[in-house]
Amino acid sequence: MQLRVVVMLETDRSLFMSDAPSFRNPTAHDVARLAGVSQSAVSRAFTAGASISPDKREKIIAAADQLGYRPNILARSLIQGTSKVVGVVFGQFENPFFAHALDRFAEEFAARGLRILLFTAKTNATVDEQVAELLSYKVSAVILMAVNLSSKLAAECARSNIPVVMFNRTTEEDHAAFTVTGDNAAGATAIARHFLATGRKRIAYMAGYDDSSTSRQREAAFFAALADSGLPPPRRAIGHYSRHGAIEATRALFASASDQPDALFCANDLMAIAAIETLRAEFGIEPGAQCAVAGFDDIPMASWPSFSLTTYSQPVADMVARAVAFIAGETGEEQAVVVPGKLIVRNSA
Amino acid sequence: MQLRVVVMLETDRSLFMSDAPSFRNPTAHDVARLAGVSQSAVSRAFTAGASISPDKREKIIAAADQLGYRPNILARSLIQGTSKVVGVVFGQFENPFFAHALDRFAEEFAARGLRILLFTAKTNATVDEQVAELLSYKVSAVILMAVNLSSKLAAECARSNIPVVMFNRTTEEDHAAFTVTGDNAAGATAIARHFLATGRKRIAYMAGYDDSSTSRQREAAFFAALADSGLPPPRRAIGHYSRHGAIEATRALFASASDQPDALFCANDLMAIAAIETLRAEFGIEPGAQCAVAGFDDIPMASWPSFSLTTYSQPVADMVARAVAFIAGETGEEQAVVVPGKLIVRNSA
DNA sequence: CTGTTAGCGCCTTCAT
DNA sequence: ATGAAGGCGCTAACAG
Repeated sequence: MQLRVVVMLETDRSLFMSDAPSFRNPTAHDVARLAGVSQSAVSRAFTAGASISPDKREKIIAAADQLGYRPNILARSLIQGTSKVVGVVFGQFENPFFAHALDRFAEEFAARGLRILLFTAKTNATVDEQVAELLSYKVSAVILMAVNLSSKLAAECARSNIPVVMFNRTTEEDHAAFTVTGDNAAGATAIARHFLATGRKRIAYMAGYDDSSTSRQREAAFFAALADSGLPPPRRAIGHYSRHGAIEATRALFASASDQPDALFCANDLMAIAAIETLRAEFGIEPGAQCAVAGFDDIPMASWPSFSLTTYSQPVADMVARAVAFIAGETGEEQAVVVPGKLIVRNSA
Repeated sequence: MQLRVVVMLETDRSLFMSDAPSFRNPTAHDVARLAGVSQSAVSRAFTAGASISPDKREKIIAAADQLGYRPNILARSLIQGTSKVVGVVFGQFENPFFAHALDRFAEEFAARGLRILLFTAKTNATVDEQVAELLSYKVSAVILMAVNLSSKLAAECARSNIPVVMFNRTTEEDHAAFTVTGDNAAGATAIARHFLATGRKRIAYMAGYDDSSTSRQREAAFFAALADSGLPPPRRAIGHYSRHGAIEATRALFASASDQPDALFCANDLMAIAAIETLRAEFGIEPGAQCAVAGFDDIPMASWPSFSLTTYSQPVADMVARAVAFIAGETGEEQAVVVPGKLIVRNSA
């Protein structure tokens, strides 16, 4: 009978444990008690550059190890009013350009002891909520990748002294957001000149989104360069920066068999690659000769032999480095950084 | 003269603001004072399901809006001992399979009010430090994507009652980590049978890492299926799950012109696609006829016409859903979930 | 339903 | 260099 009771107790206990955390993590007090010092000594032992004698520190560290103690970053951040966390709002998982950029950010931040709190926003509409939530985490900076922020929330960030970085987007409004982009104007102009120099006449443009500053800037420069040479405005379609959208856009642009473009500039590489495949598979057109195709970004895939895409490069690592330098306060007064790239001519154009 | 003084004051103020956060964010106390209620009432107004009268709540919300107040999540988490944050340790940005999985996780978590704290670990060696740091953020769960955790840290997580999920990896050790994988054995067997059924004789295998459970399981099943049919063990090379590594591995496997494989199974699609391109570009081999190439994952790119890769699918969305269900405590006792996929036959094999 | 009272775990003056 | 004491902003029992 007694045995049965014991078993039941054990069962109860394990059930309880799986529901609620019955185990309390050790605190600085626990460590202090074990090491025979004050709690503030423990705090100092874990704070770089605090004044504490080496032997005392060692004793504390030993006690901490024994207990499995780690400082609670939440409590620390609460006091200091800021956390070593950067909020990143990310949208485009499909595009390797941004995946790569996120990778670079992670690395640069890690080197500075910063962590990434990741938020996703498929549309600009949801960005505001995400950023609002970020603020309540007391992040030390906000990075917006491929999305825009309303000026209202930008103002809120500014008021809380949280730097905002827009990566690969600019903004016309004068709220204080730091922007880093590639050289959209120079790139689009270079592509246009390349098309003209190789005798292209019936030129088309595939936009990303109409409300993307990046796409608009590339389009404006591209159209301007062509107009300078007396060409009519290119035919135009919207690919939504996605593969699917780009396939549809390509079909639309090449639908009329009697009047197909002989050159196509896509607002990014992802769409350009989709266009290349669509031209091959559905129109029997091999990009390069009959029709030139160019992109923007120079993602790794652009150099793959299957695509050999002519494009204008955006140096991701540099762009990220500039953004991080700004956040770390290592930069001057600039607000809109434009990182130059270069025209990469391959076989597609 | 007075004007000049004002200007100087403004300058001083802005300099000061850029150095330290002179602006104190409004707290629940501030809101309480403005709304003429107690501070706990403010807390209740922002807590779903707390007992507070609708009109009082409205008054509080209005005051909060006026002040730009948002609850400090750090303080809340400090009390509750856990944050609505999930730690994700991520390694493979190059592989769209994981990018897609991360995307799915972000979406599923967002639907449950969970956030992602992102850590990167290029090697298994660094995973432990990352997870240790995660613990001090009081995350409510840890997800390991394509990396392994030492049993020491797994034990620490268990002691803190933090569920650990290994995504696309399993572990032989019996520490309590929940694992989700595709059906590595069934997939590799299906590929082997497909090779055999189409008369392949000189079969090769490209591994990921030797210490990756995923790669080892696929290899074991693949080798076993071939051995069942009396074939000798395949030639073998290691591609490190990267494009670069896969190109090198392909070169090694096909170096001897007199004895090239007539079938190649790669431990993932990313490597298989690299192999296809290398065969075309460097060996003049068009995958499908002369040499079959198969992968594993069924990433979107596998279906692109340029590759048309035969592969075994891993249903990312399902896998992620299972992992999230476990974290949310909606699942039973299972520890090692295997999500079945299916053989996708395209042109490459 | 509401206000009061204690803390959550830690950092940071302030004395010593 | 060290300990004591007072919060950081909020939630969670308590009474009423």
